Amino acid sequence: MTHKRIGFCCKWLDFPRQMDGFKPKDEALKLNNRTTTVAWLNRQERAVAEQRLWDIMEHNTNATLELVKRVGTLDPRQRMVRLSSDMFPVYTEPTYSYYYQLPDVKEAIAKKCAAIGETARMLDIRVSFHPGQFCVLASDNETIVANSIREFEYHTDLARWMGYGNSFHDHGFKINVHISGRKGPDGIRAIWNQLSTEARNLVTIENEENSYGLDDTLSLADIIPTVFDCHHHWVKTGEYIEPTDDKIKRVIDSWRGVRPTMHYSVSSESILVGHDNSVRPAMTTLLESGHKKQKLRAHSDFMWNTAVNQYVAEFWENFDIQVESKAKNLASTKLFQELTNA
DNA sequence: GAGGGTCAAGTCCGT
DNA sequence: ACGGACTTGACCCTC
Repeated sequence: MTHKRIGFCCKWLDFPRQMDGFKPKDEALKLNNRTTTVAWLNRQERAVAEQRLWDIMEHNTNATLELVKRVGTLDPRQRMVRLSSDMFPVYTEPTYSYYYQLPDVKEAIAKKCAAIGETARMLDIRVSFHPGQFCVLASDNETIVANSIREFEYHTDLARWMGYGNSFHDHGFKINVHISGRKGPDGIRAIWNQLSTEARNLVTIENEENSYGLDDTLSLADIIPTVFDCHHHWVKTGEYIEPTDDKIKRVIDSWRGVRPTMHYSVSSESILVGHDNSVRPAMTTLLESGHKKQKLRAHSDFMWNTAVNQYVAEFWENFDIQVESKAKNLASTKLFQELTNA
């Protein structure tokens, strides 16, 4: 995992209209996950619920494998993808977690996940996970912490089945979370020993827009690498931090020789209607003209601002760039073409 | 097919 | 207090 990459997150789109959801006949459904809800499962007979979980498990593992194969057809510098967290719905939900412990089910998913990991390594694809907003390891509520550890270990189970986690961020793999909880960095340290070895090998922490910024994530650099999110940093501080800044050097160091990943998103084009796309959005100016910080957080469809693209390009030498945008691979491919003049 | 209601879970900001 | 944003909107049901 040494050369530079630009990747995307969680879903494969064939057309921009699919940003608003897929239609029943869309081919891309074969590359994307299905899901279900606890409420729906609860309304069914147990056999029906179990059958649905089995069907979704088969669909999602197949879809993830197909997604990885598809990413493998891209330029080597585009072979990076974040995998969706909802591979196995309700895995950590107390009523249904038993299902995934059934021997037949466990054996099937272990085999399916192994194939996904082997294929990703064979095709030289950098993969990762990003647990959602409910994974709050540093919460001040011990029940939430316990649930969050379970949620994190679910992602670790997936990674382990896929063949990752035996050493520090092997193959560049990461399971990235926010600090989120009110206990902050100390809360992360407090639960460190409750995480499995593989979890400790794979966790990364991302700077946030509101509570915990780069200084906070870097305070954990002795145990956890920082995923630098330039949009979060901009929303929090208004700064386009320089790639040569000492903090960025410390981010790189926190990865201990593994090539770092950064996140790239930009304010939604629907919020900044009419904004000059060759000029970087300026926080002070935007706030003075009545924009709200919270609205500026929202992600764009595409990486529409060439000036910010050029700014991010300066990081590419040292960072793989994970694009977070509504248009998914369509946006990351367009950015890739822009930065490589392809 | 379109449209509206529903969905396991945390935290913050703005009103 | 509550909706919306983040995260990753999708699915069920009715018409």
